[in-house]
Amino acid sequence: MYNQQNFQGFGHNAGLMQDPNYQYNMGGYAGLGQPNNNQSFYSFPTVKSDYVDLGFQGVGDYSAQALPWNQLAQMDSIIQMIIGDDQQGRELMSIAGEVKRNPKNEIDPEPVIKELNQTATLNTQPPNSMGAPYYAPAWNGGTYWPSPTTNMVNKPQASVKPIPAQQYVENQNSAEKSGISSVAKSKRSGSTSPVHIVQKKVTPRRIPYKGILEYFSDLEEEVTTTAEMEQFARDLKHKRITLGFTQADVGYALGLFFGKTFSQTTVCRFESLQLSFKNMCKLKPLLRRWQHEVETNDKIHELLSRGQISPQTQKRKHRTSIENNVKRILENYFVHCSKPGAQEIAHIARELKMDKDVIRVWFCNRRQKGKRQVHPYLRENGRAAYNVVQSLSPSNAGPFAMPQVMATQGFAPTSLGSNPALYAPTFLKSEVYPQGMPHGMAIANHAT
DNA sequence: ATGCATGAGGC
DNA sequence: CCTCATGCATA
Repeated sequence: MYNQQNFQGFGHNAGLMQDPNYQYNMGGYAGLGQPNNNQSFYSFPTVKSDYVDLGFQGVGDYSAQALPWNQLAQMDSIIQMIIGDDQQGRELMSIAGEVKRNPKNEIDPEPVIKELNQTATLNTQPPNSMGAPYYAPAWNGGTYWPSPTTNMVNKPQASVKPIPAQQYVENQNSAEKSGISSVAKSKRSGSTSPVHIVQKKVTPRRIPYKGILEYFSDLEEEVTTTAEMEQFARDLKHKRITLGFTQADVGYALGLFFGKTFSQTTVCRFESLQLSFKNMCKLKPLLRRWQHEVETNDKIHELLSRGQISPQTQKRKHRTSIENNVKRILENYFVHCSKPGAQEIAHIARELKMDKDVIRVWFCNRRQKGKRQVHPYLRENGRAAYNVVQSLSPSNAGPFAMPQVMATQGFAPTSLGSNPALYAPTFLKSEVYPQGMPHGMAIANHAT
């Protein structure tokens, strides 16, 4: 299992300080002793995995390497043993078989999905799987994370239509009888909230990678508020941990269900709301499916926890480690100019004696990070003891917040709203290099 | 959990 | 060149 309880000791330099609320992801996992810090949403119980020891290494262990495929093949009989020989068992076997033949990310989902969707024992038909109406995507001004004014307040949106998911509700009701279905609950509560329409109906296509999710986009006509999304993420994580699954397990399971695995990283980011809202919305139905399966099918656990994502054979470029003082410089620059042109990038790279691409990518990533910032103050559970008014002040923007000038540069205004530029747009060396020049760095004249 | 990276798709 | 979704590699 994870051994990340030590992680909390990490120092982050001020400019890159991560959202302290993200720390809720760390302590307390598997009851390994580190008490949850006060940001924890849950007090997770000690997790005792309910795996049967079948002699395989790394069950549910993220650090474990992928099982060799031949080894995985040996699992057939074991899976059979676990899941039995009933109808449901055969379904599972067939799923496992599909995946076995295609261990990589690119799986033709059709056979698997057919199996799943036609099996009442395995799944509840997702909402709107039969002729759901088409809802055009409706973003509020291009902002992925909706502003508090449109989402934290009960402000009805004219374009919103009711959730046409009667069947879903019915199915969820039956699911709830047998256990917790926070999903359904949040769904219900959400029906009175302002919503985002986040899924559109797409003609099924079979495209190995990108198209796969669209292939299932009619799985669900999703309507989600930020509050619901946060709730869903919490529920998902809670469920996952309670059942003893790792984030990697979940990512793998999505591969079983949808033919496309996701990494531990992505699941992690989903749980901690570090994806764009749009991205969250896209993944939500898939994760809901996972949640539903583990809630209603106790035999599926073994199968879902044993998969390991095949390692990529292709080597990627070594990860550059940017020194802290350099990061500070970049951060400072970023505040003034989040989107430097090629010239500027070249200049910065020269100054810092770094690869242009590294700088460019850094800015790309920094921008992306700014966009996926979740304002902790807006979290419903109110762990962060700020009042909303206070949080709406620009000075209280989260550590990843975009510079205010971004609002005029085509970036989505954050929930903090647009703000006047607070500084001159010119690039002042003294501000860019507040700590002094890095070693060996020449001072060049540079005008934006 | 997160930093740096890749690659598809889009102007 | 960018954005965006995504993940390897690493702290």
